[in-house]
Amino acid sequence: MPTGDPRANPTADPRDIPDATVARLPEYLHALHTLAEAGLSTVSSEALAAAAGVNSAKLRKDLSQLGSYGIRGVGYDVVMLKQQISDVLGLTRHHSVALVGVGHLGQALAGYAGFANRGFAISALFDISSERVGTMLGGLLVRHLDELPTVVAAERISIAMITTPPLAAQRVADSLVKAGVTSILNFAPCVLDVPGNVDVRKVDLAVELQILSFHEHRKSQGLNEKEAV
Amino acid sequence: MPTGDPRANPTADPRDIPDATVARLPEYLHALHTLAEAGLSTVSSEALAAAAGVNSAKLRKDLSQLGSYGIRGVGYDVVMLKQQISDVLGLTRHHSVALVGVGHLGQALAGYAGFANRGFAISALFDISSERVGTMLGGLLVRHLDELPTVVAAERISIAMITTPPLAAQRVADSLVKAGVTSILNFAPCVLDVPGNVDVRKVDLAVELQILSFHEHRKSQGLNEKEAV
DNA sequence: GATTGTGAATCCATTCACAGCG
DNA sequence: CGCTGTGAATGGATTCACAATC
Repeated sequence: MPTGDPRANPTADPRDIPDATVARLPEYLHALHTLAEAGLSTVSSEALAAAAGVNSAKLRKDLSQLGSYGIRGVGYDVVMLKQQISDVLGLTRHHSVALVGVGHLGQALAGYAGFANRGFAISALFDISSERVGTMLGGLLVRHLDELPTVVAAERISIAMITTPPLAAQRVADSLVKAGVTSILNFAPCVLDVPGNVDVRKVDLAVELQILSFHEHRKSQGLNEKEAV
Repeated sequence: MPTGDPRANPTADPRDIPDATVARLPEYLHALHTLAEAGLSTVSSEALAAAAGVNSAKLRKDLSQLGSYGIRGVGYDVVMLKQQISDVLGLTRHHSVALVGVGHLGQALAGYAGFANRGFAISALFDISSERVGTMLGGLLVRHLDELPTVVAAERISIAMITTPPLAAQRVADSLVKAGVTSILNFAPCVLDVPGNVDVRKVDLAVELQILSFHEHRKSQGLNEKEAV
């Protein structure tokens, strides 16, 4: 790590936060929101960990990654910690999100309150079906995919969700990348090929069920043997 | 390896397959389906890994976990490998799935073709809203939550999806567990408290966006410094 | 010759346990 | 004394690299 680089930084070290930690920060943030609403002003690692569903050692290690200062003997300041995590996650910047593919799932996501609540606004919808293009959905016009480049540029969109059928997904991804999108949340069950500077996260609902199926299978076999889990 | 007969056997060791491997098996299975449709009868670890979006060493290690026999110098038999993975995942058994919470997201999932395609049938819908209870959705009646215990028992449902608001989710989970459900896919943004024999997987869409937001943030900061990845 | 299966090496994540501090 | 922050220990997962096998 040859970063001969000063620390004139807000909060903490920039990019060397482990992925596993990053994936949990949103959970901590959410728990902190709940605690703040309940009126708590400080919280111990033990209590926050319980609220987020992890153990306290892991929580403390995670928070130490972002240089957060709790107070020994007391705990963490709820408001300050919220602010700090929001900063690290980049949630203080506003993020406009595009959604491509206005089928059942796309419609549900377009109307999902959970996004707006947590700092994301879907600000453009795209599809290719002539039945859907031109209709309104959750206050937004469904546009034709052809308009994607101009709209993405105009609205400075850097994050997109793909909820198209799998066969269309790669083409859509190519188009998004060319338009300047650098983060993609892919709901289509297929592998996307994108340049190295583009982050893709995949959510595959059938895969989740299949993983659960494995555990069901395992449990039902386990009946024969007296192994407790 | 005390396996006498490679094919008449229930493949391999039961429960000591690493979680990380289990999470990838569905991806391999999906890739194999695609390859099978394309008419391939054998596939190398290199090609299958590419189709599944992983590297070949990982793929081979994963497959070796389930005792799978490829053929050195040739590759894997597509049909046999599909069968083997399906067995391990317990997909040869039929799984009936309950869905609780017929809001936007629930409606979308109830109509999601991707489940049926891959071996899961949603066979019961529940809600508490009097506006929704009694309506039909995707050929299924939306039932009141009160009917959950009897229906879950009658249909032998062991897997459920929760797509309710977060405040209702714990109560629903309790009810599911009491009715005999042992695997839950939770879309509500909250931590569920369940007995140790129940598996919960959580899908939080806002969390996915927040993780992407972090990477956006990181990338935009990275513009200042010329650090290579 | 090609490709699998796998020990060994490496990397990353979690947990432990306690020193350090309020 | 209580609780955080963290080095050290442990445990998994990934990658390497090559011997075994077809």
